[in-house]
Amino acid sequence: MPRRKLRKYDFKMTPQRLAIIEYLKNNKEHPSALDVFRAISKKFPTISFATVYNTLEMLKNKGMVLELNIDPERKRYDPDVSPHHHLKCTKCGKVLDISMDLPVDTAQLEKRGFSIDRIQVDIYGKCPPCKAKQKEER
Amino acid sequence: MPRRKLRKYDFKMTPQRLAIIEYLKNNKEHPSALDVFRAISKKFPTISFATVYNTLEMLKNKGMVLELNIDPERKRYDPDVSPHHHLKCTKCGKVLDISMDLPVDTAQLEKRGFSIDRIQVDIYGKCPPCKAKQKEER
DNA sequence: TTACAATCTGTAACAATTACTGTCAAGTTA
DNA sequence: TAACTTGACAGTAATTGTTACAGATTGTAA
Repeated sequence: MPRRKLRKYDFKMTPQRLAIIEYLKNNKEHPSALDVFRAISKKFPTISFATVYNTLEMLKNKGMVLELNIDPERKRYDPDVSPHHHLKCTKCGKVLDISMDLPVDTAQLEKRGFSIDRIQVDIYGKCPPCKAKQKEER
Repeated sequence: MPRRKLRKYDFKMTPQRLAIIEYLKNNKEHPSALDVFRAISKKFPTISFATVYNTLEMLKNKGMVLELNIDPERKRYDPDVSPHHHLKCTKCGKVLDISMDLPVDTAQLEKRGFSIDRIQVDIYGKCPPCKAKQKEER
């Protein structure tokens, strides 16, 4: 039983961290560190890039965000840690969520001596708007 | 270089390019540009990093190698362009091939307006040797 | 208050990659 | 053949995303 009050988080909350968490919450854009920095800068003009990186690292270690490697140019962050996949549009560069069943036989891999932490399915192609635009161009 | 060689490939063959292609052929290590540079430097001590990057870019565009994003620290290159997946060991850092059926319903995505170029399945975990080593440590 | 630890900002350092420049060799044309 | 053109080369500078570090600041507890 907690002596005083329930700790809402298991880390020290600060205005900067709160702002980053709020920004990420329900964010479907898969923002990069730069995106986060720019957004938070509006409210906290003095925030440092280091704080953004430190906070993202911390949230990743706490399992509160996922670090995506789908974009080779920069890391992207996803507040949705439930299993789903991603598509990066090779035209507009956007990263979209793809919810689709993908039965991966992890048991088979475990049997072969691997241990599995995480599976990331990255699809490269064109999003519907870009595909449509491409069609009318021809 | 003899003209025959020029016909064999649809690009100009040079000793440097040949060496890189030979190095990659049947290479299962998923080497980075630095790995390629170091290996080729033994035979061609004056080779430039730019040549390595240019050649890898060219081979990628010709569909002769795949550029992998599984390792966020550096790009890696795979001469095996047939469909297969990869596992990056979080302990030793090696990237291993995983051949496993993973039925992705691309038709469903196409129906939803996407166009699919490539699907990359990246697994993060431990390779059998590292998993075994970890066990005996405890 | 004082002490301490954690977080902050600002900036330097770093590493991977890309861009640029001048040189050279091979191929092409007159 | 000679003059021109092309493309690959080495060498290096520039760029970019990320990490590391130093000192200032904040919050908490004794």
